[in-house]
Amino acid sequence: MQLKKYTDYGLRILMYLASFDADDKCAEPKLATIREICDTFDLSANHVNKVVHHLGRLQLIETRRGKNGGFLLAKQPEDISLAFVICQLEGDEKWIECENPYCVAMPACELKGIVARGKELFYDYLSQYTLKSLMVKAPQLRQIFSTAS
Amino acid sequence: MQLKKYTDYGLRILMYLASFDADDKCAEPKLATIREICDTFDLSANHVNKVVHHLGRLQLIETRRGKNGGFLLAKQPEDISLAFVICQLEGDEKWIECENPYCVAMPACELKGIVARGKELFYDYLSQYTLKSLMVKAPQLRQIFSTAS
DNA sequence: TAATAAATGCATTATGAATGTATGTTTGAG
DNA sequence: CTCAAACATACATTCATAATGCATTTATTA
Repeated sequence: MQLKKYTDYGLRILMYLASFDADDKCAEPKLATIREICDTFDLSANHVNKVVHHLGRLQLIETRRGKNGGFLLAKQPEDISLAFVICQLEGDEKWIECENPYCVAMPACELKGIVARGKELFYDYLSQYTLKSLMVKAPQLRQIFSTAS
Repeated sequence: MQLKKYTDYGLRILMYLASFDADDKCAEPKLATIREICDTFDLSANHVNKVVHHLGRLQLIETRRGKNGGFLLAKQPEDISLAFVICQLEGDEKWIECENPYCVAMPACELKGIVARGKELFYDYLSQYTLKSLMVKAPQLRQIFSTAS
């Protein structure tokens, strides 16, 4: 029971983007590239590729192809809910499986409801937080990201 | 992100035991066997084997070897916390991995704390419930278990 | 038009859960 | 005392799927 790296990578990408989002509100914010993310976090280009694409489809980032392309946040950090990001990237399957294969206890089983409610509480809690909540130490993150590679 | 079948099986085994626990409080309660569980739920004997053993080590059930052996609840259903069972069977690893491989953002990352707290809330919620909470429809369960196989 | 960057599809690897097989150990019945 | 029934234990194997890798396509812009 653990979040997928896929989801984790998505969150890191968003944090990375948010970290230099704050730099200068006037100027067109800098674009990040997949290569840059991979260098910074030491990740597989391919996996990041897919996550970036997914974040794009979710309209959380804007992606730009071609020379000088890359991607940037499509929303303000405070408008990007952690619950949404995690739920979407992780997929929101049930945490316990009663059918497929079918469990005979199904018709009289209280467990599925309890676990489902627990899952809801987890996401309800996450929905209190946004990408901005992850940027409390933005300067330190900026520093880390700029020196890492 | 899903509970393991291993955990699921553990809960089913406990429900099965609890279902005929209530039958007759005076008589020595009936012992269940691994074969019986497998027949009822249509599960692999080996996996069940391991879960039963694990439940025994956790002192949630008492196991008896040899002829006429089997296992039975070692505690009252109301004293068996779902949070405990699930946490123990599932293993209580972190839901997000920051080290191994190490993430550069670690020192300044707020995410790990948020996810960890969310996990806590999930288990806090589960700790409101016990095996007895799963036996609301005990008669129906008894009927299902007695006819299934 | 060439270089750069994301988009896409498919193949491969790695990991861990889920099974399978075999054997040991304990216990009770006859 | 012996046999059969039941859990205990160890190891091997299969399976699912996440995680990668590779190759090509498409879009953009200098």
